[in-house]
Amino acid sequence: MNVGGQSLEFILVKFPSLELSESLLRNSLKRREFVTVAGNCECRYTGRASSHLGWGERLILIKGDGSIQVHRPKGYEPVNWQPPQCNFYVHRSGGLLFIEAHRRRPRESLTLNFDRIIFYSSFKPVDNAEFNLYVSEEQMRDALIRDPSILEDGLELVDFERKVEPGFIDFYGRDADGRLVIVELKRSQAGKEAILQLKRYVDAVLKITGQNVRGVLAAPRLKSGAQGLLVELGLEFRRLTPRKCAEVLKKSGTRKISEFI
Amino acid sequence: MNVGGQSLEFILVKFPSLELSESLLRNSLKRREFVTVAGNCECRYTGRASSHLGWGERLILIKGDGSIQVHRPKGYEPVNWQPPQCNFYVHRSGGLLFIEAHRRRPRESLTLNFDRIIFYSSFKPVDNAEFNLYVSEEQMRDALIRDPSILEDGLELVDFERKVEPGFIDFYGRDADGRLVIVELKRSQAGKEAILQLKRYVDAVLKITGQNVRGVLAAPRLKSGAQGLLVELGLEFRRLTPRKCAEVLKKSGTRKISEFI
DNA sequence: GCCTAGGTCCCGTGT
DNA sequence: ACACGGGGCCTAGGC
Repeated sequence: MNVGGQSLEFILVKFPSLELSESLLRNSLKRREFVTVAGNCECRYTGRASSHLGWGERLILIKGDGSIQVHRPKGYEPVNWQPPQCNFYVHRSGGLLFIEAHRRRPRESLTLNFDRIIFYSSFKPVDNAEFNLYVSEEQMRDALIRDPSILEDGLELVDFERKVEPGFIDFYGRDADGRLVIVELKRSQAGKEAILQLKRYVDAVLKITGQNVRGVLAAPRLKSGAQGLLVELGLEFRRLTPRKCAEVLKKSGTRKISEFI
Repeated sequence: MNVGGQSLEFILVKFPSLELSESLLRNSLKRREFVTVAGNCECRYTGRASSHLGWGERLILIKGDGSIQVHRPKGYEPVNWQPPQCNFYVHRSGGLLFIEAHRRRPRESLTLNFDRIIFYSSFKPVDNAEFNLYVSEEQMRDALIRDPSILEDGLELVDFERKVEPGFIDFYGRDADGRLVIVELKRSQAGKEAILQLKRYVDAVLKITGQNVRGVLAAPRLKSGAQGLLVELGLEFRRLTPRKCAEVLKKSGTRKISEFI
């Protein structure tokens, strides 16, 4: 595609026969095109689990990376799918068109059989654009590293992504009074999971260093009901928003962010 | 659709102008049809996070339930999306076609602008089929309820989905020696999260009852490395497979299962 | 409305 | 290869 409006290996067919659909599919799969098929079908999946979906009209996407998804008329998520790197097999039998998508590791397969195709489309989209997402938890950590004072005056970085037994500590620092501070970051509101995660880190560091350790949960806000557990476990909460972090990143010279805040 | 091969409000257009695309879209959105659009576009999202995706050729699905997804040529997951119940706004400006999808709670919006449409399709799929999935964790719980002995001789049900402070206990029972048993089920291999989840329940029940409580993790297998934590926390592992559970369900009269094992 | 937990989660990253 | 944690996770079920 992308040839000034001129069709380049772009196929669009209304009500193709199963025979035609079969040959179009074989061709598109070989060329690793982006295939869109609407049709009346039945779906069976077996692998990590098993499923069956009776006859109905759906839209199927097959991408050049070997992923497939079956979309019903409602619902954000596909009803059946396979992640990239599947092997596809197409054949006709008993007046039906079969599409099979097989995967190893885990070993599983998805089989669709069609009795009617509503439309068939295939093309090779040209898409080399960069995708940027703001602000991830990782970027919040970067902001905190660049300016720990956004969390608390006098806070200083000692280390980040420090490995202790239960996992990785987002931010490991020292406060104005010289006490160790462990910070657990959450991009959105923090719940019990985050609190317990922080507690594990605090316990682990206490065990290793023997020193007094502060555990600080930094997030836009606490989920209601989490406050109790936090206090009970002797931990602290500090409000930290993605927006604030974005400002820090912008100020400290990271471009790209600027257009989005 | 579904009228013996006859087109009923089914539209398929190759290279529609932006003007035509706009009017087709307005119509389809009003009728809550399933829309498939391929075109060259730029995408901006803002809400729980923010993102920008430069120009490129993609496939967009808009469903009658108000969900939208933008698919790049690779990757199982859409690069941008909105879940069901969005409000859509379509307009043309500066030689571009804009599609906006807005959501409240959380407040967020996705905006696509196109400079070229490769194809446009809309139809109203007829799909009333039942979807059945085997074997879910819930079904494994049902099997364990019907025959607790599959986990351990003498085990008896006391309650299930019992609410304690941290959450819901899958299976709450009593062993041959009269001790309380808390079972955490996993349909696939269990890792640290499952162990910690179980530990929370055990602690909570211990606190409430003051009795000796056994914590049992039931899953097809443990992830390597999880064994240590399990032992450390004084918990037990029992192998339980979906297959075994399916057999119990089949024996105890649940149909449908039979075709999938 | 919030919270909790499951999912054929997917996916990136590290060991 | 496998384990671990994040995700704009989405979705279902309880309260």
